[in-house]
Order: sequence, then C-alpha cells, then structure tokens
Amino acid sequence: MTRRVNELILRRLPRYMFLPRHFKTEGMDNVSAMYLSVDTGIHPSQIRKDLGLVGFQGMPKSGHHVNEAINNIEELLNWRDNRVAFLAGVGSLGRALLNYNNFSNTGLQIVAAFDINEDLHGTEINEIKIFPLSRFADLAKRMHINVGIITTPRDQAQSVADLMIENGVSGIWNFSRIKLRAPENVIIENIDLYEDLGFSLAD
Amino acid sequence: MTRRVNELILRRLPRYMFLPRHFKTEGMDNVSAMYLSVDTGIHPSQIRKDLGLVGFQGMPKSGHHVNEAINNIEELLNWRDNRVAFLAGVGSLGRALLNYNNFSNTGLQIVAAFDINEDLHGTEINEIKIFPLSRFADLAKRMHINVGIITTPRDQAQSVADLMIENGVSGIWNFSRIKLRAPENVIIENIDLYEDLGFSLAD
DNA sequence: TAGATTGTTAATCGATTAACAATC
DNA sequence: TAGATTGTTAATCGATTAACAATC
Repeated sequence: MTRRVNELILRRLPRYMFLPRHFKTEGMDNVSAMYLSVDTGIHPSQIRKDLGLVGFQGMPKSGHHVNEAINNIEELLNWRDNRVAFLAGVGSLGRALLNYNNFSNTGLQIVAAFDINEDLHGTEINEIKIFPLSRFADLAKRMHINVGIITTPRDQAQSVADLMIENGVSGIWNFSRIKLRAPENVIIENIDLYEDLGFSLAD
Repeated sequence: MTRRVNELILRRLPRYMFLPRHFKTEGMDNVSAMYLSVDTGIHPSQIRKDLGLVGFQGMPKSGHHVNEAINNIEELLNWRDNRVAFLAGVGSLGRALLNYNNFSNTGLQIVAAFDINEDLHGTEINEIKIFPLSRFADLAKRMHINVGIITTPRDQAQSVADLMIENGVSGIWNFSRIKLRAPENVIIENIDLYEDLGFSLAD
C-alpha cells in the first residue's frame, strides 16, 4: 500500500468502468490501458497505476478482462449495494435531483424528501413524497437510511446535517456551499455545481 | 503573467464570489483571505495567489472590497453577459437540466431543446420547447446561440457536437462521457456527474 | 518466437503551503 | 504607532509522465 487511494483516483475510477461497460455490449473481452486512454484522455501510465492501486491486475499483452474491470471497480465504489437516500430542501436544485433520481447503476435511490414549506407536505415529485422535517427521525428509523442529500439554503444546512447524522446517515452529499461540521466517521462530499457548470467559457 | 489562469483556478473562483455575495447581504464591506479560507477550506495563500493571478489586488490590513471581488470575478468568468443555450438529448438528465435551468446568476439560459424522439416534438418542459434536430440550424441563426449542452447517448454525441459547432456554438457542455473532436476555438467542458455524485461513499 | 502490454521505479512537472518583508 | 493582511518568493508536497525490464 504505497499511497492512499485518494479522491482523485476515486473520481477517475467510474471512467474506467463506464467504458468497459460499453465495450462489453460490443462483445469485447479485454481492454488495454492504451485503449482506455484514447477515449478518456487519461494517460496510460496513470491508468495502469490507478488500477494497480485498487488491487486490480492486468495481463501483459492482453490487458484487463472487461468483466473483471467492471466488477472490481463497482465493488470498490460500493455501487453493488443498494443504498437509500433522504433529500432535504426542495428548492429548484432539490426538485431537479428528485426528478432525476437516476443514480441507479450506483445503487443509490432517493426515497423521501423533506422541506419546511408546509404547502409541499404530502405532495410528491417523481413519486417521492415530501415530509416535514419533524418526520425525519421516524422515517429514517423505518427505512434504514444511508445517505443524506442537502439542498437547503446555507443557513439551514448545518442543522439539517446534524439531524441526518443523529439518525444514522453515514454519508452526506452537500450541495449547500457551506463547510459542514461532522464527526470523523461521516463522509461529507461537497458538491458545487457551479464549479462544473458555471465556471466555463471564460477567456 | 507568471502562469496561465488554468482550470483549477477557474473552478475556485466561483467560491470566492458566492461568499462575498453572502457577506454583502450582511452589510460587510471588506473580506480577508483568512475569512474566505475559514468558510471554503481553501488555504489563505492559495486565495491570495489566485486573486492576484486574475489581477485583483487587496489592501494590507483591510483585505478585499466585497463589491470589487464580486464584480471582478463575475466579469472574468463572463457571468455578466447574457448567453443562450440549446440542449440536445431529452433523456432523464436532459430533462433534469431543463427543469432546473437556474444558472441565472451565471447569465446562461437554456432556450430550446432537441431530440430525435418524434413524440416529444412540440411539447414543452419548464416552458422550453422541444424540436427535431432538423430545426437546429434555423433556430440557432435566429436566436444567436452561444452554448450547446449535450445530454445524448454516446453514439450521437459527436454528430450533435458537429451540428452545434457548424451553427456557431462557441462552448459545449458535454455530459456524454465521450471525448469530443472539435476545433481549437471551441471550448469543450466535459462534465461527468458520476465523478461528483457517484464516486463517494467508498471505503 | 516476437511483440504488445503489463507493473513499477525514477524523473518531471505543477500545485499547494510556508515564510516574510512591505504597507495601510 | 502597532498589528493585521497583503503580495511574492522559496520550500514542500504530490501527482503525472517517462522509461524499461518482465512476461504472457
């Protein structure tokens, strides 16, 4: 174990898997680092090193087995387990995520949403019910929640996070653009869509 | 000009702006690198260096003017101009983006959508009309399109990109997870939501 | 076998952090 | 003035790329 498997590697791994998935449907059995490189733009050395670090060996001359690549990476990323998410904050972004809810090949599904706006309580978006936050604890207990998604405004993000953590969430996707305080054992994934969508087209 | 303003810096810049926006509403006039650091988790040296690189100076002791920070960064990122986007590929992701269409403080708005599915033609999502691709050239000419958003499957992404480029698009947000060929002067921003949303919760 | 592709080590490159004199 | 914060240079750190012997 020369180096910790860090975030940068984890971010590249899905790309090493989606492409083999595609190859699989085309009936290919093996794929080489070079082949992956052409389509992803990632350097072949990088790919070999990444795959090595996650403990997945290829064979000289023939490369990596497509099926193994898919299986190993899915397992490492925990995409094979079904996990259940609650979303808090049904604004325009929350609404978009509820409508999307298409993380299916990652094993994740949003099953309930929460908001302080009373008008929303009892309504549904994409068949996902919206509840008051007072129901959170109760429902979390019943549904064995794994993941919390925070799409509230800044000023409510921390208290919602606390609530989620109290009720057994082990990972949080934080869209709120504020730095959350949380115990060590809770994984906080900060996501800023503007980094992806807003920054470009300068110059 | 010691170093090119690269992607990493551009990705951090929005964070230097959203926070001052927040401070502004709270009536603060100045903000220091240290202050920004606490909330963003970015190292103060990094912040000073980034702001310096984009040509925006602060003042010893008092820091940076909030208003100037916002203005300078918005200008640099081209968020002050109104720009118009066409979206191609109304699948679940395309649909989610159409419903969201809330990039308003970046100056970008999706104004038309395209799909090969005839059932969708003439329908609307979030008041955005869906057209056949054959109407693309015609509409692009009329509406002075700036940005193309590709949410098609892999195998259609390149031909859609070609169509967009032919019709004057200067930047493309590519969600298709394939590497697009394009002339130098067209900016391709590759976005893989799975990098953000799918990778986490390993370990 | 010959050649392609691997895993791995060493070299390079670039980004982040530390340190500090300058200054409002 | 004294102290906080700047811009910038130097030091560190880590990621990416190059190179190559090993091998199917």
